[in-house]
Amino acid sequence: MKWTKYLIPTLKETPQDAEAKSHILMMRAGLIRRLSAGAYSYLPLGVRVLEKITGIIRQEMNKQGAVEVLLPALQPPEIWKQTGRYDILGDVLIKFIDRSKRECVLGPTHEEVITSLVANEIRSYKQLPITLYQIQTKFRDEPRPRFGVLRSKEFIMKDAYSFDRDIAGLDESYKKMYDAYCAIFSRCGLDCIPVEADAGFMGGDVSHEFMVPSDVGEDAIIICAACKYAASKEAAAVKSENNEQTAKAKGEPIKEVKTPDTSTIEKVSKLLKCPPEQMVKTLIYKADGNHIAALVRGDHDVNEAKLKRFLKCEILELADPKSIQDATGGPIGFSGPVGLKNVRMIADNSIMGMADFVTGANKKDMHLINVNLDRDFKVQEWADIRYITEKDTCPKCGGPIQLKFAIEVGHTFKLGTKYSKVLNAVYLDEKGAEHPMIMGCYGIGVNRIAAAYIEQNNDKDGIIWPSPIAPFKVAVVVVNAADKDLMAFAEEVYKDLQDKGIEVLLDDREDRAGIKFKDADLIGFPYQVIVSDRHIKDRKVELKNRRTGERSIISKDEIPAKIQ
RNA sequence: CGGGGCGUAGCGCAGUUGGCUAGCGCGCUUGGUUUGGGACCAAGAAGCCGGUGGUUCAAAUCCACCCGCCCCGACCA
Repeated sequence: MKWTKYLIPTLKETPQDAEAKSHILMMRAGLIRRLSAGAYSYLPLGVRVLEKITGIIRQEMNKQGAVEVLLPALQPPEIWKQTGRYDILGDVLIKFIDRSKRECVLGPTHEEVITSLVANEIRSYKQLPITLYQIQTKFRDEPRPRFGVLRSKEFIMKDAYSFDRDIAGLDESYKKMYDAYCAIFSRCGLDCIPVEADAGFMGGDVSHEFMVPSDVGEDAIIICAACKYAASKEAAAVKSENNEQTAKAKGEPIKEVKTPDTSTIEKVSKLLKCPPEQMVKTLIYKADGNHIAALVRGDHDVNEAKLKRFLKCEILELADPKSIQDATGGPIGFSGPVGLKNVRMIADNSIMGMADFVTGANKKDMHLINVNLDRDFKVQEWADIRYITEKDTCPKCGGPIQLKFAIEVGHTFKLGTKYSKVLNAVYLDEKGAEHPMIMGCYGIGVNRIAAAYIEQNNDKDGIIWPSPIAPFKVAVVVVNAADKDLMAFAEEVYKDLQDKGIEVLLDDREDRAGIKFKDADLIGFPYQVIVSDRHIKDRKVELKNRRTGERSIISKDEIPAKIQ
């Protein structure tokens, strides 16, 4: 490919609306352009990167025996209502009315569609197991699209779905996908950590997220340096030892104190000169419409995923001020467990060992001090409902843990029968008995791989691509394209590489050398072959390695061997 | 959805105490000189100053409403 016949609009300056490194560089290198918030056009170089990535994905999926399909993005709402996700997804699901006044939705993921398809087409145990996958555009009306293509409303996803006869089969299918994922991310050059994860709205028990550590990551993960245990912050269990405290009650009576305008832990803590870990935070939630109170230590945060799992509810949301008033008798910010009636109360394990703590009094501008368990209120349900912190220890080995931010590039789930049961995806066994299929699902954010890679691999000059996902492996840079002899030699070098199956871009622009070097560095081709009058007399070229900056003067025939 | 910021040529920006024909750099077109790390000279083209309404003799500039974009938070596979 020749530069002048392509479309590579590089930018010299940082676009004003880009902040994240990958976003800036993808814009500057001419890979993408924004159409509207969360929707991006891919320009030729961007498309080539995506194709490289999807090529690797296809190879690894096929290698594990998965079979490619292509499902519609345009879907009827009925299947979503059948599984209950029409409501669970809420505004994230993009809906509209078509010309015949029927409602349509745009697929945010495809469990419903694939399960309906399989329910119709697969009947016998002989057809199982099967794993189907597709690479397709997904639509999610994200409340806040961010960081270019890292979080967009429209994005490309590879999604796979496995169907098995039993749990053992699922375990096997799951393992295959897990292995494929590790291979894919490693081939794409990503430093990626698989972590135990929460299944979220997908449902199911076992789940892994594939995380790329980065400052712009929106997910937090914990890592244990000692035993290599890694988990998402959402999923990480808190070891019970971390909750042990030796506090003994002094026997002081419970007392109401006036605490005006202190609806937050920080304010109360400051006013009463009491550390947050000496306080109990009471949050009122609505779980499928019922009020519940969640109690955690003042310095901890409620992990809604854990709470949701404990309650086994579909929709969990913080109660609004009015219903808090109704449930507790006090305004928002002053809730407490003492005297709380008709509200189910779940307390985090860490409260068990506390004594003489501070809580809200369920009255405006009032808190209670010297509060003690059992004496002042009783807790029926104890659970691990808080987020792990860096002060906690590894849930596996008890060693110190580290919190890191990361970009989620892949997520796998063992779904079980959640979808097959409702959508009637069943098979007949050898004896003619009917069973629901056991499902797994597996997603990869294709554009996210590109962006996450750039987040990890750039320098002051631009992107540093690895050969497997670079838009072109080599750029042939002619220092003076107006010079006929130079250009003729460059064409020769270019054709030669092309004939040898090497993906090469010839920068035939009649611009000054500096501009062309800068652009080559910015886009980040792994290798630059520089054709100049310095070496043409010996019929030699200069080879530059983008990552190392290493240069060598070689003949054109030596290039293929040098760029392995 | 709450808080903050921004919107002037393709890109980056200045102009915003109301005042003449809206400017600078880059890019683009033409001609010339240059040619190894974002050259130079000359001549050009390119703007509903985000939109609507208002105040005024006069609005990019003041006021109101709306739209769009970015960041923080909430939310999120």
